[in-house]
Amino acid sequence: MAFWPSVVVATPAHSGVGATLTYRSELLLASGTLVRVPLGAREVLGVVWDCPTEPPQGLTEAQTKTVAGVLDGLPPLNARWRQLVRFAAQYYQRGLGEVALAALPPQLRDLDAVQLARRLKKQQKQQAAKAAPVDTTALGHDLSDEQHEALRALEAAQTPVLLYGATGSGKTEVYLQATQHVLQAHTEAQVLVMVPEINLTPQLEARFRERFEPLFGAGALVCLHSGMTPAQRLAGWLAAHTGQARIVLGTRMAVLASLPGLRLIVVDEEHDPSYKSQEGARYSARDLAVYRAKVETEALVAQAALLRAGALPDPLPDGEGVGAPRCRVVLGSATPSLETWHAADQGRYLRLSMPARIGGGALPRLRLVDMNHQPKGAVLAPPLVAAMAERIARGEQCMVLLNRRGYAPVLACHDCGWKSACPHCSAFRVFHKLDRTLRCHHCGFTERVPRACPECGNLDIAPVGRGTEQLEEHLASLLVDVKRPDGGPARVARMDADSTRLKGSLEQQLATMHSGEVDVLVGTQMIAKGHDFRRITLVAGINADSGLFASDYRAPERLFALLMQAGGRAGRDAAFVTEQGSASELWVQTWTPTHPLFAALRQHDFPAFAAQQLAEREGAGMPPYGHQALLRADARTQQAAQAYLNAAAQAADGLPHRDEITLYPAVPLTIQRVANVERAQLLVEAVSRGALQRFLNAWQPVLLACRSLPEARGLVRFAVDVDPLVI
DNA sequence: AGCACGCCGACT
DNA sequence: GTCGGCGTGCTC
Repeated sequence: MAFWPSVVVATPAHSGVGATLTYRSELLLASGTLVRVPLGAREVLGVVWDCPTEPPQGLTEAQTKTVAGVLDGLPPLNARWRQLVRFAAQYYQRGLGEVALAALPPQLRDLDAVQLARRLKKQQKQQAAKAAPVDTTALGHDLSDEQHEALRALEAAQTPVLLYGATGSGKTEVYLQATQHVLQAHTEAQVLVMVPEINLTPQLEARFRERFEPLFGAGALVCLHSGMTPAQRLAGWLAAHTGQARIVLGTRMAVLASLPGLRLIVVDEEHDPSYKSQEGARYSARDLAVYRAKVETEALVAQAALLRAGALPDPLPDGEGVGAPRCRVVLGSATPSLETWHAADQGRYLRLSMPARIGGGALPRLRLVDMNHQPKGAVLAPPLVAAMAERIARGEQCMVLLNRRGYAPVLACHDCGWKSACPHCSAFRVFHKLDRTLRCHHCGFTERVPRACPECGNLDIAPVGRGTEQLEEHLASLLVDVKRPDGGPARVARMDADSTRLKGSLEQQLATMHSGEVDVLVGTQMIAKGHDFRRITLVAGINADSGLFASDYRAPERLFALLMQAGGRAGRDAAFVTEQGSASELWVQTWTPTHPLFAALRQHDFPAFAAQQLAEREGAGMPPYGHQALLRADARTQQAAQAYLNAAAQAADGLPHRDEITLYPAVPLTIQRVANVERAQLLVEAVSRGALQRFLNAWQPVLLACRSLPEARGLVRFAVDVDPLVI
């Protein structure tokens, strides 16, 4: 007897290969089985999607090749995982195989069945050594009434939960206890915890390890993010897939990990844009988490129903007894995304509020500086500098935020007007003074700073504007006469992607901050996120509102979240603040002090801000009221990119649901050319998500066909971005 | 995405 | 005369 398994392989949607490829096999292969199959001249990893006994129609037997190997040491990827992948591929308009294979650790592609078996055996042995639960006494830290109520409500919730809690309100402790309850209630349960950035994993990992290693052993927690080595990622993925790992902590990629026992998903800082992937399949890990919890819950409910009907031979290994089992999903944030907030307004999500800070620290007072009334050309308003000096003299720390790396965003010649443009991009190269380079932040092109103007030879070339490097230098000079309580000079440090590039340097910089060695920390938004500095009592945002002038309609939302998060760094330790006798402050330098955002920020009133923003969005038919997608084209010329988009728009006429959507004209991206590739895009708008989806599905074959149009000659690639964050 | 096939410039 | 540039097209 022969079988004709349909297999998905890593071919992108724009390659034109159908969703699955049909092979031949002598064995019945369960759906979800990992296989190695011939593809063209090579042999690749694939996932069995289906395994019919009938040969496929429209394909002769000679056209089908035989499955080359079966990775039978591994349990097949289960139906819920496959459903998640199917949904993600279809919703985000990508190939099934592309999404499926991207969800597997890259190293799995290089292993055959024998190597995999060896690997698994080794891991089993290690696991046995780590297992041995040491301490089974509960480590239940005391919860505040607020935390206790949130925990109780989230465990009773029948919908996704929005945990809306101020920074420092103790959301993490709620996650920890929810995790503990789930893991102790079911011996096979697993919990997925997601954070937006790799930088934030170490501290959360430490808290989870400290809590759960004594209960479940050292192998019970694994991390999954792109900063790990290929071997570590494979090991982590295997542990999750086999159920050895009870807790998976990771970035957005972790949402696609195989987790057969998944019972709880935590999405921390759910508003963070990093959850939206910006290359490959552009999925939102937060939205997929919500979908995934729904799929898992449906499966658990169905299983429970079968059990009650006596249709299952064995009872569940253990369980909650009465009530429908669920896989819960918790979205946590102090400044939720407007999509999530709106869903809670509508009752689709359950909103749980935790307004109070643990330890009683008050939220910082807002000090708005109107830059229109400051000395011309001042980078830092004099009152802000004075306030910082005062804090330093009292032994308190300050944090200054500037969202621009390097010394200056542009280097310019005052004589001939030359500017440090990147030869490969339509952007300026940034002047980095420390290593005397001009660096393009878009394509990476780097050169040494020229001694003289490359155009006219003038020696008078000067930086224009300022970045963190310059701000650090500037602050050090402004504070040169300021003394700390111990009599030492004030110390300024800088933390950004440049200063933390080397391994271990992030930890080292955090340590100098914690030890109080540093008085003022200058940095990009990296310093605003998550890190818990006890002695900071003043946070300042410099030039923070520059984004508000851009056309990006999400700019206010992002700025509010950033400032709120940054402000949350201040005054976390009430005892410290009280002892110092001063309240913590959030200083914001702005050119538009009358923006309604600041009025809400002053009151720490996110609900008011959200209501105001949502009203604006509703009036304009913007998300979450309207739905959007982008068709993006990369080409060798801007003309070709736009011609492709316009042809695709033309060819959409007459497609089903065409009348339910609006297609806008093709426009170049803000940064039109990156690494010598011209970029353009076209906005698709729809009143309903369903209409948008149906239209995009109908459009997909048209997009493929338009590639070979003569006017699209020079097209490098196209991609659809569903629910884009930046338009 | 890979990888092959296929037709035009500078090398042993 | 070949090695190799990357444009075009296919992968069950």
